[in-house]
Amino acid sequence: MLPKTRLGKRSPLGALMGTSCPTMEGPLETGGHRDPPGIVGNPMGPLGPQHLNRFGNKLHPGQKVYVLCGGRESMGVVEQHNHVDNEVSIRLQALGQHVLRKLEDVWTSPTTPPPAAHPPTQDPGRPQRVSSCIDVPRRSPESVDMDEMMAALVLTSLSCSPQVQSSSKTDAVSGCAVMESGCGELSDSGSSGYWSCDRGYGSPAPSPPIPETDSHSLATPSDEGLDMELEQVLFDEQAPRKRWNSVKVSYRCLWPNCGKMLTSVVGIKRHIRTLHLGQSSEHERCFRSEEDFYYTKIHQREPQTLTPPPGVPASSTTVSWIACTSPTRPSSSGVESGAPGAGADGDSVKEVSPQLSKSAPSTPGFIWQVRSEHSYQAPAPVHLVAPPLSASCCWTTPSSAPHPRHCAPVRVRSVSVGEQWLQQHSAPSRPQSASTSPPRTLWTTRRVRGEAKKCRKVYGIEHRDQWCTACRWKKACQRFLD
DNA sequence: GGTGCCGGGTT
DNA sequence: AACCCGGCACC
Repeated sequence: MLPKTRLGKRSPLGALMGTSCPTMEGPLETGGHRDPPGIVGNPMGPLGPQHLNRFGNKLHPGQKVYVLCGGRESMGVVEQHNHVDNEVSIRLQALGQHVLRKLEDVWTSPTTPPPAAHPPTQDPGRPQRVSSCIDVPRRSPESVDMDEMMAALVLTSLSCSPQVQSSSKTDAVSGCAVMESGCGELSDSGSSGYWSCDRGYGSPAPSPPIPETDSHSLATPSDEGLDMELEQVLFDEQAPRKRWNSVKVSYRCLWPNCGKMLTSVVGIKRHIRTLHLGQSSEHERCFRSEEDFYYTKIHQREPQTLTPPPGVPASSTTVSWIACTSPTRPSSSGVESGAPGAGADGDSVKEVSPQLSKSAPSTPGFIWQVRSEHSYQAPAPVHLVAPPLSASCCWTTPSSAPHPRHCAPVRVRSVSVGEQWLQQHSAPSRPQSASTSPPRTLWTTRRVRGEAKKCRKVYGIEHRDQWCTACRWKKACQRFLD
């Protein structure tokens, strides 16, 4: 539901609606620097015999065209028209040479080409270019209406989900050809919309970097998760195209001694699921998202802010290395998971934890960050370092950066978490679960009653307002620590 | 019974 | 997160 509601704003549709979109506004072209109303296109007429737009533009072998060669316009004959690259192989009759020209640089009428390489507009007297730009204003009102409808349909489909794009990425090459070869009409492939056709006008509307996408997907043919990249492109309409190119997102498997890198979430999840977690139906059914814990998202070319686990090359900035086991609730479920009622409430943490403990990387050496439930109960997050210390994994809570610190003499409760860890990992075959958790007496060492005077004794019950907050709340005294 | 404080509920 | 309180263990 979120994507639907948000996508409206951030999707290309939203961007197109919010900006001047030649596609949508094209038929209503305000004129401006372009032709005044009524005088459209070149003198040959908008739909004249030589009018060539991108969709209708197929240059046949033998067709006479004009290109710029050595600063002069030369006539040539089309030998081949490569729609994918949008290049035309031309044989220049006057010079007897073969040249390769972009479709944009080919004219079909013998006029002097403009001095500028690619001016944004076409003057009425200019030669008819086989341009990649749309000539929407020159269309008939009927086709305009039709195009508006179709464009709306296409944009609607575009705005649905990035997955739509990714699912149709197999059409990337052909879609590119379609886009390159014709924007005036909509092909049945549909989703390759108008919005790529405004490139010539430098519109702020987002145009997907098709070539990059192609090369990217070709570079990683085994990846089916182009969704992230596409999502980035689709959602980041303000960012220049460079940015998409400069920050490459990849995903690294954090399973010990693996470190496999994939460029898609789907791919890395599949890798983790199949190679590390196994494919049991139980996994599929109940712990489908467990793979999330074993990969890290990597933005390359960005300064490193977090140190990944040792053994993993450090290039990541956002690390989703999350342990969702009991450390998130160290003082309750972590210690007293066998307490009455502990197994009853089926929150997600408890649902995941047994499986995690079963399938978690059985790395010898393990830093476990323990957070106290209340800030006044423990001085700070404490890492319990469980021997042996050839640590290779660092499990933290999602929101906190690792703060390596040796195990300080902390309160008994916190230590018991480490003891629990030791107990669990000394018997690795035993899965941790609420039903099989050890007897409470093993784990719950009630806090030793402090010998120091507490607020109640110092100030008395009548001066309760002078107590520390913890004492007022019947918590462990914060002021007079033992 | 008084005290300390854990665990959990409420706001 | 702050606040509150039932209840348990210890003295």
